[in-house]
Amino acid sequence: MIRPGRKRSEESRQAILSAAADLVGEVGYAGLSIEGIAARSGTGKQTIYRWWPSKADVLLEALAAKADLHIPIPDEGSYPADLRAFLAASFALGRKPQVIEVLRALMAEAQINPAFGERFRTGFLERRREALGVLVERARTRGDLPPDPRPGTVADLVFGLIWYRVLATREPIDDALIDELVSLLAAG
Amino acid sequence: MIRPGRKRSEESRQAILSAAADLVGEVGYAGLSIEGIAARSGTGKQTIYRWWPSKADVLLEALAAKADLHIPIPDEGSYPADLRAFLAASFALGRKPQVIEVLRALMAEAQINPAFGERFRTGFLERRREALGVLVERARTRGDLPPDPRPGTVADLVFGLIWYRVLATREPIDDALIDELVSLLAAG
Amino acid sequence: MIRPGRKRSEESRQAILSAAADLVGEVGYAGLSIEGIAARSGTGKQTIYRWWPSKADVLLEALAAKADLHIPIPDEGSYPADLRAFLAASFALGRKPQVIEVLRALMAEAQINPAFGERFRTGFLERRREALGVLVERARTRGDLPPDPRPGTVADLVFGLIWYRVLATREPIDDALIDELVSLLAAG
Amino acid sequence: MIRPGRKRSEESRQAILSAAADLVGEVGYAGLSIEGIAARSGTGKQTIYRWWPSKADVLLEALAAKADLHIPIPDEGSYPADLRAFLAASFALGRKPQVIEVLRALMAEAQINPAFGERFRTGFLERRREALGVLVERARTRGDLPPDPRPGTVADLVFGLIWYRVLATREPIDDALIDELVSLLAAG
DNA sequence: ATTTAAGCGAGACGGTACGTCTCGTCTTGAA
DNA sequence: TTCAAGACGAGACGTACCGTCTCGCTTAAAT
Repeated sequence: MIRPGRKRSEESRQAILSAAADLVGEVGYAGLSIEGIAARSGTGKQTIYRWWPSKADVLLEALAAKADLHIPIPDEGSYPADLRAFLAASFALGRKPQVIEVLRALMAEAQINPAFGERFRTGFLERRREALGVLVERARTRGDLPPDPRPGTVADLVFGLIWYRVLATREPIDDALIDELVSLLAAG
Repeated sequence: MIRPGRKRSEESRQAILSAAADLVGEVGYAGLSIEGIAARSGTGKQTIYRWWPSKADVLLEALAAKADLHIPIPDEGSYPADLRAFLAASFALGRKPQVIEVLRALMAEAQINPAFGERFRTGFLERRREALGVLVERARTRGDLPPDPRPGTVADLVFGLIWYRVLATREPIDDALIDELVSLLAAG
Repeated sequence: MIRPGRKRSEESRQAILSAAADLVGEVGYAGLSIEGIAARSGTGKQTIYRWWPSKADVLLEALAAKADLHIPIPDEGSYPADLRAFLAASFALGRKPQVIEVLRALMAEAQINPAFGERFRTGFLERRREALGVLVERARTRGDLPPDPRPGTVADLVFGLIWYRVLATREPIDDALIDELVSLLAAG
Repeated sequence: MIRPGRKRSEESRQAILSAAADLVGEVGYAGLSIEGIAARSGTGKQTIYRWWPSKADVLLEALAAKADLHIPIPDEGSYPADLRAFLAASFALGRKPQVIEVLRALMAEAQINPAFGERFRTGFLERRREALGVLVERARTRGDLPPDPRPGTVADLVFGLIWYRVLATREPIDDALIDELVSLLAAG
């Protein structure tokens, strides 16, 4: 079952992704354009449109290629320890300025462009919720889980806090917050 | 010291605000344009540019004119009761579909357009934080406040939860969440 | 009955026409583009699209502005003399290389673009036929007209010869042809 | 000295020619594209580019394949009779709407694309001139030729008339024109 | 039989121009 | 001075084709 025709150029794909990453750093998300990415990467606009639906999708893939977006699912033996490790890893990601700058823009685009919103939600946001869900589920079977906030609420509080810091207050996320969150959510 | 010349037309101002509100409902924020607002409202583009810096600012004023964005600072006698009342009022706002649709767009624009971001933060987001701050301060003087989450963290958790629901999961905010939050944040 | 709003910029109009005339000489009709005209003239593309339906229409107006496309209707006293004067003037036009180069392109465009074809026919070709028609009609009232070729056929032969030389053989039109045509068409 | 390798596919050639002929009827010459011909004919673009330099060349060959472009060189015994027969055959060709539609486009392309212009002139236009030249030459040796219009002028007048009708007035060529032309050109 | 060299359908590629849209500014004449 | 109207320079949009370049295959002559 092989498709005929010339193969997709991996070289162009890389050129486009790194041009997008470079440009968003130079001109910002509002100043980023498909035309600009094509010019900087030495490719044609059609090549971009053929493989990505919007500049946000290019950027999301560029982010995945550049930053390590791997979601850790630690097993430290206890729910508080697991939660602490998960939070530390998540907060660390949010401390790379180029990364959060792009995440900000993608979350914004997700509000404005419904189709990208759907992709961003299922391909990025929900994966992180699920990772946290694994920790909570493990704690539940271990009998380690406090009854109080429902599992879904735990995720809402954790990710809500992170995103609110990123989007609204724009303050860096300090480590003292981890302690507060862990004692709030994991302490019976 | 009255300057000569024609006065600002209140009629045009109203026409622009309601045209903006109508259009954003019809074509969405991405499809909204200054040109479209001018055409719909029967005004000139210059009249809009003279009084508002961007379409987001028009929309923010239109929202303030339409929805009651008043922030209640209840005094119910105890911190848990105050918090519950504040949360109930805040969540109620988030249940009006047209309102959250616009708030979503404004929060998005705030990420992309730094100048509007500054205005949105100081003129909208921080006012709500301050209102919550009043409740917390009152509880502190009353000796009603649990020591655990710092006041700033309380605000981050409350508003983080609301905005995360609005922006990321897009799920309506159910009342059971209020109980969870109150018992989590106000219960010693 | 005056229209509101800014007036059309005569400066831009002139810049566009002369940019078009210059460019067609440099890159040929096939290489001419609206985008190129806009860039060369220092105007926006929309300004061109606002006033002309196609690059051919710009060129037609540029030609009219540059070359003297005035059609002489001589009165030399006799049909042969009138005809000779008309032919001399028409042939003279066809000897300016830049002019015939553009006319060639416009006649070509008229075949390919039906809407421009209609404009070119009524605004250019038929006016010349009518001018010749005046001579013939005058000869008829004077009793000077040979019965043989119908008036319409005279025009077809005269303009057919000119255009065929321009489009097909691309040979310059020599003066000896005038004598042949006059003796053929005016000699009883 | 036969080269190895696969032979040119006659099937593809036919498919391309008839796709071109069909498409030009459906979308017009301006809407015709190599890409469209390839898609309609079920061939690859490269196959077209391998054998024809431009869409006009495809169309010229398609026309030759479909319409009988044979040029008659009648021998009716006298110059007037020969001329009449030649004109009748030539005018007949111009009465097939699909044929003249394509000829119009090819003549247009010949103005815009110099390389095709050269091919069209030597491969199409001049052949017709030469056929008429044979008649004139025969008349000259027979002593049948009026001295008045030079042989070249005769061709210019005949073909000029036909092409002018096709390109400029777009009126059908009626039979009365044949009588006028014959009496004009062949009558001493 | 194997090698070599086209030709083939398919389709990705770097480009270029299209015609449209909206931006934010400027100009006009009336209010 | 503001207003409605609307032209202006600018520039990105997403699309359509251009002509070229793989790609795996088929076909056929030469080895």
